[in-house]
Amino acid sequence: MNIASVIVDVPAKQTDRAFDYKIPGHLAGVIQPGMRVIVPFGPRKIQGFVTGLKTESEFSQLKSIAEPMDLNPVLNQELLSLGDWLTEKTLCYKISAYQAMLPAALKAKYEKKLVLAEKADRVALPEKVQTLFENTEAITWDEAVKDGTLSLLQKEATNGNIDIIYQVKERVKKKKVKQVFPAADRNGLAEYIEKLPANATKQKEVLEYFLQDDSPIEQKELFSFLRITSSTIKGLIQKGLLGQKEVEIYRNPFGDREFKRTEPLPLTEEQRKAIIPILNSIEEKRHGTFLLYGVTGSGKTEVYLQSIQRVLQDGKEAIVLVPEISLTPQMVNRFKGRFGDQVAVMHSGLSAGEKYDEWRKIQRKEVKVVVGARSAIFAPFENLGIVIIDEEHETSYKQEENPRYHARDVAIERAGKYKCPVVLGSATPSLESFARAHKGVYQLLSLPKRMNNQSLPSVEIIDMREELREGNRSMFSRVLLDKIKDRLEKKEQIVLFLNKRGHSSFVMCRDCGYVINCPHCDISLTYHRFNQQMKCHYCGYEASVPNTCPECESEHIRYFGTGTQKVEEELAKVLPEAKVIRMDVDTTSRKGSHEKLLDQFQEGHADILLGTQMIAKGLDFPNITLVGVLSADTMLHLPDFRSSEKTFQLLTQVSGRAGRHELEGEVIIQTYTPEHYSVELSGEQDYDKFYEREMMVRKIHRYPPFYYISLVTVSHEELMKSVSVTEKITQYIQSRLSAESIVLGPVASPIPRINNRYRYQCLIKYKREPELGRALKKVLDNYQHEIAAGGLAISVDLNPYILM
DNA sequence: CGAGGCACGTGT
DNA sequence: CACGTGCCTCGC
Repeated sequence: MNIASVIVDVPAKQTDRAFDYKIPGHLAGVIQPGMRVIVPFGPRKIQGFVTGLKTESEFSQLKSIAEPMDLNPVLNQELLSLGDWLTEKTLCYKISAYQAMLPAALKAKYEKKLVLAEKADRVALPEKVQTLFENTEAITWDEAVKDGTLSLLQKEATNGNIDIIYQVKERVKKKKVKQVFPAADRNGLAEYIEKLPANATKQKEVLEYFLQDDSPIEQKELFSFLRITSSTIKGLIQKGLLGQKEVEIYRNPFGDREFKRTEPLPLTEEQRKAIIPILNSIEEKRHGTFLLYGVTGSGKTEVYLQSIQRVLQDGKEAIVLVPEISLTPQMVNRFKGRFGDQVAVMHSGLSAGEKYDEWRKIQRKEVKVVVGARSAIFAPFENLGIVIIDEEHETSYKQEENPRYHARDVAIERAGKYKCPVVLGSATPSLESFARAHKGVYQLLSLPKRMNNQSLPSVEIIDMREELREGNRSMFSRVLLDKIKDRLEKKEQIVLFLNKRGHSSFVMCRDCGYVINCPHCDISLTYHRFNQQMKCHYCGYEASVPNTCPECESEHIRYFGTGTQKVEEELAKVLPEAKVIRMDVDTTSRKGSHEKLLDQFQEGHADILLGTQMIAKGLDFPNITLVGVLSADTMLHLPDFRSSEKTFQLLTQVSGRAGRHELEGEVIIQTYTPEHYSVELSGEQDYDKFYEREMMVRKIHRYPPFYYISLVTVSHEELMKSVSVTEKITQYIQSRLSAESIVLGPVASPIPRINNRYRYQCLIKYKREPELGRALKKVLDNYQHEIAAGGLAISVDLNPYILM
């Protein structure tokens, strides 16, 4: 086994296969599959993943592995083969698959440097080069480019006087602290204290401290505790009384926050019925996928917790996926509260270093449970006992860049190997999952009632057209405003929901109707009050609002569409006495601000919580008795076959925020399309009826779950090029598929231009096409050249969630 | 992806 | 015929 197969860190078609390397003698036995290594590749050195070991290679002139990057493999055998599976299912490169499974901190960084060659004769070099290397061993390539000496240096490089070296660097270092400990025993210390000169008070204090407690202590801590500096320690170290060592520590994103320990709650009869099949599956070591369908507040989390408990009893591990966890601190609390420090948390709010540390806790088997967002599905457990996906219908489980995987699919694949259950939980399951549950592919478990038999909040739908007709032009209907006032008086809390951040969604001239668009993208600019600028949410273009219409020079420029910022201003005008907390991407971007705002609200420092999507999930405050949805239609008219589903889910979820405890809850939904079934049925909170209606629509239009869909998006700077390439792709795909499949295209993408690139699409609807993957791969291969050159971009998404 | 090779073109 | 520019191919 002196040869290693290595997947190199070059995302390209030609390198998407294993390269063989010799394992040098001194690394024999060290190199194992799943390790990262540094290998020479062409003229440079790059990172690679060892995928296997062997004794022979077809290739005769093997190079040697330069050095290992890990002491232990970062990918176990199961994850390595999961990488193969991912590659096949999403048509991505192997290297992309591996990288997606690891924290970003493990992705290599490269640096190119210039150093004087050993044989170089310093004095014979051009003066300029001599001065460059006067005070330094090496200069980076970037530096050389910047001060324009590159061509000169390159010449010397060809002469052999300068070497170009390639370095692979780690992104994040393990965090270490210096610790101090006594090097002598108690008697030795005591003896020495006697001998110290009388004025050495500080040294004496230190030794006396260690006499009390001889365990190692962090140097910094000792400094502040005894009010000393490093010089005191230094003296004692020199005398051989103290020792110093570096210890690896974990960054702790949760600081010293304490989690109140909780005990398993007694289950209701319904919960018991739901959990039994899951427990059976765990005990019988049988893989199965369960759909836990339960209204908000029906106690799904307790079912998760007790299932995990059962898994831990067997010494196995659990993965819990939650949508963007930083958004649901309450959820983290529940898991940490039940399982304490056996829990690792992985979410986007953590820094790269913190994520890496959490990941290492899993790798070193220091935790048994991981709670995290999408990518936590790749947690390097080796004895997985259960996977739980909460809010199963959330679209954030689908990655929208390569590899375009869905965490649900990965979960089922992994659980299949470990013969353990997957539990999908939701109050409003995705149609796909619910349909599968009906077909018996998943096992349906229902929790139809709220705990403590609380009634669901009453929902009232307000037709905003009616309001307008009767002269109310404000964004609050009279009913909503009255109820807000009522709650303010009663000192109860209110949640207002609007699915749009910023101030206004577009800027329009009232005289000629001209809407100001982004010059690079075919999309309107959004007005941001903060700096009086209009911004493109796709390419980042910014411009100030013009004084006159660029089209007709009229001065009647107005802002249309309402965002959270504008609502906040309006609230201040109408209800100046109300204290409002606004929560959206803009107010929660700073680390920890999300939690801080929620805490403030919970502690009653505000009457109204106003926010976007992010307040729809997980909030569970007893004092909320009124939820207002300011505009239910914002999502409804998006060009997406799932827009009804998303609207229904969102409205139902938001409604669930009201009246979860003793106080009764009320929900007001304002809309311009009260007759739409997704609005109407969310008012009745009738998922089953919605499911039936929506399934009919999907069937007629041949969308999932009746058909699978795949989407090819082509983009190029030239419109005609995009169209013609898409045309060819469409024809080719059509020719490879059966007559039952539908290939639509070329059609312009719903956003036909982003960043000056024209975007065209080909949409494929099919029931069974085993050849489709191969055909799409062929397409990518065929255009590989033009893609690599950067002119053309083709994205292939098998089962897309966003059709834009 | 990034480098070196090489087929051209330009200027001497 | 030397050298620069852009495309192509190769990498174990």
